[in-house]
Amino acid sequence: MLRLHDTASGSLRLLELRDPGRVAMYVCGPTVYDVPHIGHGRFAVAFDVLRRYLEFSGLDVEYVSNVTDIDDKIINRANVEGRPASEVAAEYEAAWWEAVDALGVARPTHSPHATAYVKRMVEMIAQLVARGAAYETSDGVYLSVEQVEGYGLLKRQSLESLRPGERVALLEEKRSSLDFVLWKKAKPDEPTWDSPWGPGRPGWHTECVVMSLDLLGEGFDVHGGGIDLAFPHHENERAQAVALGREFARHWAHCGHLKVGREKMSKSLGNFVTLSDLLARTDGRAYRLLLLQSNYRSPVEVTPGTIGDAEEALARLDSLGRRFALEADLAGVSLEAAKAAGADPDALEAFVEHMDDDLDTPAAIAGVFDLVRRANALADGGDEVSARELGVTVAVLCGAMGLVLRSDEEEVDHDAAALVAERDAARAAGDWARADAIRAELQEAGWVVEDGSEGTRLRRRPG
RNA sequence: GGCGGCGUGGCCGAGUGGUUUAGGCAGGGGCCUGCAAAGCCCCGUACCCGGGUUCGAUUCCCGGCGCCGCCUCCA
Repeated sequence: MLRLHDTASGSLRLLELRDPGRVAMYVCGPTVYDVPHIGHGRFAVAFDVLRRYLEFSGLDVEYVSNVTDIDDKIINRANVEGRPASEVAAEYEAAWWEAVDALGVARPTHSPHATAYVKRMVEMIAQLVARGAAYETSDGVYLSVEQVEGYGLLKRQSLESLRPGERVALLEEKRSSLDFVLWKKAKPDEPTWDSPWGPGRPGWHTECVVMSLDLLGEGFDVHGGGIDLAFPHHENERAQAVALGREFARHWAHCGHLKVGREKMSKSLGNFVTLSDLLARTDGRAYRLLLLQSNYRSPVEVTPGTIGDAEEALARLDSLGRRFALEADLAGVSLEAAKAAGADPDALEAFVEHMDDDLDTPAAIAGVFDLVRRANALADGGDEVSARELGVTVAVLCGAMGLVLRSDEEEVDHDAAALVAERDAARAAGDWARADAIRAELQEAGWVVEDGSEGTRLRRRPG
């Protein structure tokens, strides 16, 4: 069984499920106020890998990931652009799904929207007020963190050592500087919902508590997100659940950030790259492979260089996929099905061992490349049957991490196809000068030219 | 100021108290090929600095130096 790092305990913990055979996981999704950047892609891929591995293991996974479609940033953008916040949210939500689809991220089982849950959020806030855990101020309703036992668990730091106001101005009316807003009273030009405290809208930390408990129930298995969400966002979610006396997530998983150059990537630093930028110039699978080559909790350096390396590595995997014509379906099989399909038992066992160790995808990928080498060597030696078994294993293991290999030849345009035909004719006639000239022309056009037994074959040069 | 993390061969990035070793990319040599490409074989002997523990440390401890992140709505 999987041992997964748990932020609350700061250690690896066996993932013990609430319901045997079923995993209930919740991952904080995007606030849709702008196009997604590559950092969003990382968390989406990281938890997609977790999900796929659990499914590969034969577990039934219910994966909930929300869309925050009401928020200050959305409202600001809407006001600046002179259109409704709902329209802004809809536009960027569409961009979100387009991007994660391109990354090969499986859609969540449910993707609840904050705006659809406002009524329930109001009910929950009212309960918190009734229990004396929340109080009203002139601008909203706040949760009193001093009422919450163990507040700061996910931060793993004493509250006294925090520096409130270090980055954000404090509000005088708050009882504690750490108290956070549950309900924001309406300001001009904002979308509003009714509440016992007047028109307004919910605070960010409230939606995930309500939606996760509603869709997954108390004591769901895993709650995940980017490491920056551990505190305060997840801490504050937890605080609300604790204040309500409800059991919340059993396990907290957080993925690391990206480095672009030496620094953290963030919009405020202006060094972010959008996913659409990335996907326009490279295969989303190359990005996934780059991420898989380091642990999900480690920082990953994303530069043209590291992306280029990953593209080359992916090309190696794709070459294998084509060599053995490995069906794309192999990417979706479970461990049991893989055994039945003749995948290499030792390799499967090693894979499970690595992945069970806090999703050690770097080791798993290393194992995959070892299989690639062995498969090619066997095939070179003429043992096609054994070779293909290892090839199948590669496809299965890559698939368990969400990486689907190319098995088909690439689409070749008419011009290139004509050149291929001409080159084959030239080669048949022994006209090497002509054959080489055509090859140069094809390479110029971005093709990698390979001469096989069936003649000239083309594939796109990565990058 | 507090808390946490990191510093590995040309680059990225795992890992480990000592034996044969991550892996990818790049590079060199060879096989294959008309020549290539792809593939295969071989090749680098790395672990910030200074102490300490130890028979032995890149790995453990202490102290530096450097870098990074978090400390109220950034994945």
